[in-house]
Amino acid sequence: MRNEEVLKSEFAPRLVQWQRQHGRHGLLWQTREPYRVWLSEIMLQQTQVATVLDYYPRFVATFPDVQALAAAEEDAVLGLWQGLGYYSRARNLHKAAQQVVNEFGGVFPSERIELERLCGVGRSTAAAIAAFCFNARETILDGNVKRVLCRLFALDGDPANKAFEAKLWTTAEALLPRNAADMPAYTQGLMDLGATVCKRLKPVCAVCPMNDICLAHLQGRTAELPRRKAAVAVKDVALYWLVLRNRAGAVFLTKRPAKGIWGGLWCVPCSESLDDLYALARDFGIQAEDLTEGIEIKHRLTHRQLMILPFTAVAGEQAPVSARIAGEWVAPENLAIYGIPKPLHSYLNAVQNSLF
DNA sequence: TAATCGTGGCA
DNA sequence: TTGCCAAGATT
Repeated sequence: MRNEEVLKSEFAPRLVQWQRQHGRHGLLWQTREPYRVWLSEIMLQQTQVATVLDYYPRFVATFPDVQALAAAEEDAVLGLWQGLGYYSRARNLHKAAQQVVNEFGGVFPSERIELERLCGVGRSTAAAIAAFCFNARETILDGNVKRVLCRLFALDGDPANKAFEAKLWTTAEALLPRNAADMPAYTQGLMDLGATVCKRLKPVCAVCPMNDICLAHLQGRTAELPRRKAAVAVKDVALYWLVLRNRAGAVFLTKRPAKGIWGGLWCVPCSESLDDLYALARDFGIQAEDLTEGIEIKHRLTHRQLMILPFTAVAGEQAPVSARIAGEWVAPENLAIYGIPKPLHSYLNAVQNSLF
């Protein structure tokens, strides 16, 4: 294992130097301010950089600091998060801001363990904040780092195996630079290398600073490492939407429960059962024969294939809303301030455009 | 602990 | 169209 010793002593110095020369430097969230780093890390979970570039500036402009975020309404936070996905991140972000204000005196803790107490902040995110903002010698372990490590050491473990996951953490820790001052560049380098060189498809090994010590490259196995995760079963789900408009053109929305898909967002009344949908309609004084069936919308999630069928109707001036359906009539011009599921947002836009 | 949670990009 | 996954965390 002589090669591994060389690898461990060479990796950090090479990565730090490479990051400074060839890494990414213009990203908006590359700062040492914990609030901004934290916000970016949450937004970037399972989300591509290009997507976050759309959301981050608006979010910071609206909530410039953790106090402003803590004082906000949850709906205002979800409204800015609309379309970004994984909405529990937004709800946890809001809670965590209140934790920072109420439990940490408005100041982010500097240690990884303390940061992990914040809602929505796991080990890797906590390590990123600690490393970027406080030079802490803590390692991140995201998809980029896992891929780099699996190739560097030719590790072909099962990604779903917990022992293998633990081995990756241990391996990553053993590679940390000696000098704590290098932690920001090192941490950024881990992500940059994985994102721009050691890519999942078509890695650019020719320009990789590790290509002479990377076992997968030396063995010609970069295409097969890391091992693929077991495919998740995609279930077909039928979803029926009750799209009600009053005479003023407002649409009826209800706030979804925190658990489950689109948790906390605002949506039209809906059900996976058509009979349930008819019952919901009757709560508004509308019979099944008064509903107009729309065109099916296909919406694919990671683990669900949704087939959404909208039913529309015009509700009376004084729609007798049942007490069991809490909600609001929202005028088209006010939709923007509500967090709305992507397919509903698209649907309402399409309907609106077809009317004018 | 394995399942759950969104949306978009790419091949 | 489909598979796979992206700066993962939670339950």
